[in-house]
Amino acid sequence: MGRGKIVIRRIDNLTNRQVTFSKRRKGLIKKAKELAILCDAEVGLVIFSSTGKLYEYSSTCNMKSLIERYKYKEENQQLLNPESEVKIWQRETEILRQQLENLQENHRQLLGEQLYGLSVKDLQDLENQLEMSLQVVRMKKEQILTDEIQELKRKGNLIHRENMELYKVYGTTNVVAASRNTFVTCGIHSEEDSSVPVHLQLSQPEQHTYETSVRRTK
Amino acid sequence: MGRGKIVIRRIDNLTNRQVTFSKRRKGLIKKAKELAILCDAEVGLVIFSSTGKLYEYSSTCNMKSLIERYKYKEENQQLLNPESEVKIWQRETEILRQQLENLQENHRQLLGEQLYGLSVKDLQDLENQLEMSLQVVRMKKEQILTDEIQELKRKGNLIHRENMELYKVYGTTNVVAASRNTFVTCGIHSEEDSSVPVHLQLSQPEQHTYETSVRRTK
DNA sequence: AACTATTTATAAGA
DNA sequence: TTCTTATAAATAGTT
Repeated sequence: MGRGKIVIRRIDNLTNRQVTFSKRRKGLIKKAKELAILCDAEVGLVIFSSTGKLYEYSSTCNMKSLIERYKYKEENQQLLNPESEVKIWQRETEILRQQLENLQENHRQLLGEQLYGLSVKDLQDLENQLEMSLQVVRMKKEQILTDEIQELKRKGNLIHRENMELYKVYGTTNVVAASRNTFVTCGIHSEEDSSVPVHLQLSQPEQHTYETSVRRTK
Repeated sequence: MGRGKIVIRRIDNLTNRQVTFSKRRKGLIKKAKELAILCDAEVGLVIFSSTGKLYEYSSTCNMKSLIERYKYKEENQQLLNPESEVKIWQRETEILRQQLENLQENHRQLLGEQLYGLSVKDLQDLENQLEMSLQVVRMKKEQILTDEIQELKRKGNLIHRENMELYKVYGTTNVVAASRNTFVTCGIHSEEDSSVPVHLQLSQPEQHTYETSVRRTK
């Protein structure tokens, strides 16, 4: 229906294609409207241009209800529609929520909360667990502290030797005097003895409430 | 385009309407196809007849993806379509998963596991927490035990009195002899003395309300 | 469902 | 994009 007959295949010329798209789109929507009115039908039409622009027509007020109706009709065959997907995710959420709840209860008991309803046996187990944890934590802490002390001593020893070298070379008393006021030099006296500093460092200041709330939130 | 011009309004005659529906439906779908091919567009067409029968055409393999695309485009305006709902649940799941992960890490540390990467300060906090928990748990355990002892004593006392009554009434030595070998009878000696257990009973584990950062939505 | 007179849509050109 | 117009296509009414 035009100056010449055309074959139905993609129009190569971009401008031509866009013009034709505009014309035929208009025509198609007009015909869809006519069908809906003439024949008392419900028609939904969605058109995406090659550039991604959306055009639509729906005989009913909103396209949504039409799509719902369409999906309801199709529902019988396939099961991967969004409604099922929602159910799947809801179930997933439910499971995670349950896990979280269980863990929270457990966690609270480790914090010494919510202990009602526990038997003596349960409490004994909990006590043992806490004692074990405490032991591990203390060992870990001591390990870190002794490591740090070792490192400080090593460095102190190194600096002391440097000082001695400088003293030998320059023969001045200034170097020795200056080094006397540094902590590292003092550490040399108990170079191989690590028992005393360790016990002193263990006595940490005041206690802090252990943070249980969720820290990282994206 | 026909023997006569028509006005676009509902066709009253049923047969006529149905025939026209059939013809124009075919024509509409043909035009939709042509538009899609000629102009490289994506077209989706849904038609419900007045009797509820569904006819459809989609230029892509399946209508679903087209509807997805449509809804995605529309998403900006409204948020209550199933796809958005899926996203909401996915986000919910993500949050719960994150919470669970954090709590698990925290929990493991309370169990004395996964302590690498913690500072001395962290470890000290953990130690203090564990000590506090331990104290509460031990107190709770002792309380239960003392409560049980109290209860046993009470019952023992009761039984002893019954025994005495029986002894008075029947005057036999059998009853007394039997009661001497029971634990409960021994409790009678501290019948009115409850000062020792009292001090233990005073130390009640305090009730903590554990606040989770995320509450149920909906 | 087929026919066909007529209307309508639109391809090409401006 | 829009208008024009020749012509193809669609289809209303008929058979």
